[in-house]
Amino acid sequence: MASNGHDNIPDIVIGRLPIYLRALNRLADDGQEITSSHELGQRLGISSAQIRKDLSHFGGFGKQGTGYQIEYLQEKLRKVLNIDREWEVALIGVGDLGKAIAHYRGFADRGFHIACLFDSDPAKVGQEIGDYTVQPMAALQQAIQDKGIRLAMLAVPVQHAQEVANTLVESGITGILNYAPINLTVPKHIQVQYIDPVVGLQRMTYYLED
Amino acid sequence: MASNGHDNIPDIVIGRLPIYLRALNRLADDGQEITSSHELGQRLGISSAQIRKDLSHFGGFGKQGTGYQIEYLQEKLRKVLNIDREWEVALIGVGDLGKAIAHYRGFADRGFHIACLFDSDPAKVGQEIGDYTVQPMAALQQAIQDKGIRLAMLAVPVQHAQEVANTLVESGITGILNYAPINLTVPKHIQVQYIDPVVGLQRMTYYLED
DNA sequence: GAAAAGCTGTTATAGTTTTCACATGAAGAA
DNA sequence: TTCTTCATGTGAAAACTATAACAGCTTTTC
Repeated sequence: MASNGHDNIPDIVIGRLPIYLRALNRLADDGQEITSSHELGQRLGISSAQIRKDLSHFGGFGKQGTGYQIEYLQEKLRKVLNIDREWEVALIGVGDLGKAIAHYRGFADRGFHIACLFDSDPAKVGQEIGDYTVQPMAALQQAIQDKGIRLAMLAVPVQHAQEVANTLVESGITGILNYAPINLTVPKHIQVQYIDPVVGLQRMTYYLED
Repeated sequence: MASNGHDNIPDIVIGRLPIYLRALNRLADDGQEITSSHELGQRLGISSAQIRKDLSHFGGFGKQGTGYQIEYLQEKLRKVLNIDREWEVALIGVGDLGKAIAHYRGFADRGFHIACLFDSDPAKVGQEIGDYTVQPMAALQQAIQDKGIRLAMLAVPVQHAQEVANTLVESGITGILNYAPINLTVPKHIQVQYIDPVVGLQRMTYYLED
């Protein structure tokens, strides 16, 4: 995983922070105010030691004898993850999947705002989805640069994914959430995360007896 | 990760096999017949040694001096992952997300067949989606048992996810692909995989300078 | 108010995963 | 044929990650 000016905190630790945050959100929803590494660990199937160790990379967020104040820990984790602000995201591809993404509340709820939509299909360009109008691919580079957008979600057919990814990189995007079932080749300062539900299913079938 | 009668092959290795398979699919689409651990590794950003070692857990699939025959390796990996057959999957929740899942071609293309749909909303029950009719939750247990379904995709609102998961487990489901942003608590013989795109985004923002 | 119980942060230890490096076999060139 | 090149599979070493264990601070109990 690419690393920039950051300290050398293992990427695997970073990957767990959003999971911790998600669990804290649930606890907070339930009205709970304090938790412990033990409780969190039980919920997540992770050892309490690991949680304490992960958090200790960023400072002491807890209190001996008491545990962690949930709201405070959420705040700290958001700060570490750089999500104590809103991020604008471009969405490329508004087929069934893209539309579902555009309508999904979970992004906005957690600070990711879909700020523009693009599709190469002339029949889709001009459609209104949510608050925005689908723009043609030709407008992509300009729009992204004008708005200073740095994150994109890629929901185009697999055949076009690499090509669109190249365009995104040229436009200044530095993080791509890729829904197409293909490994993208990108310069190493570009982050890519993959969403491929079939991978999840295949991983489970390995453990299923016939 | 739960492990059953299987050899003790690390779960992290199992997790990479679908990625290898996906890359092989792309190569095959391009008409290529042979590849090497080096080529695969370059595409995936993984060392060639790791690929060879991973594959070696399951036997020697390659040929020294030549590399791997793509079709043969695909076949072997499918066999290892238990996907040299079709799997039926239940889908619970047919909101925007569930509908997009139901329409997504990628599942059927890779051997996962959505065999029944459920929703608790009476307004949705009875709707036709794809080839199937949305059934009420009350019909879930019976339908899953009758069809012998073992995998489920969970696309219900986060508030109901744990409760529905409990029902699924009671019905005999042993693998859950969970789209709700919550960690499920399940007996340890149950597999769970999480699809939470926001986690992917949050993981990327960590590396973005302000 | 003293003792007990609870929980963090951290150092030391154990375990896992990745990389290295090379013996060995296959294919092609001379 | 013989030599060179290429690529696998694998044991050993290195790097990384997780667990265990405990000192020290907090809160609760009696």
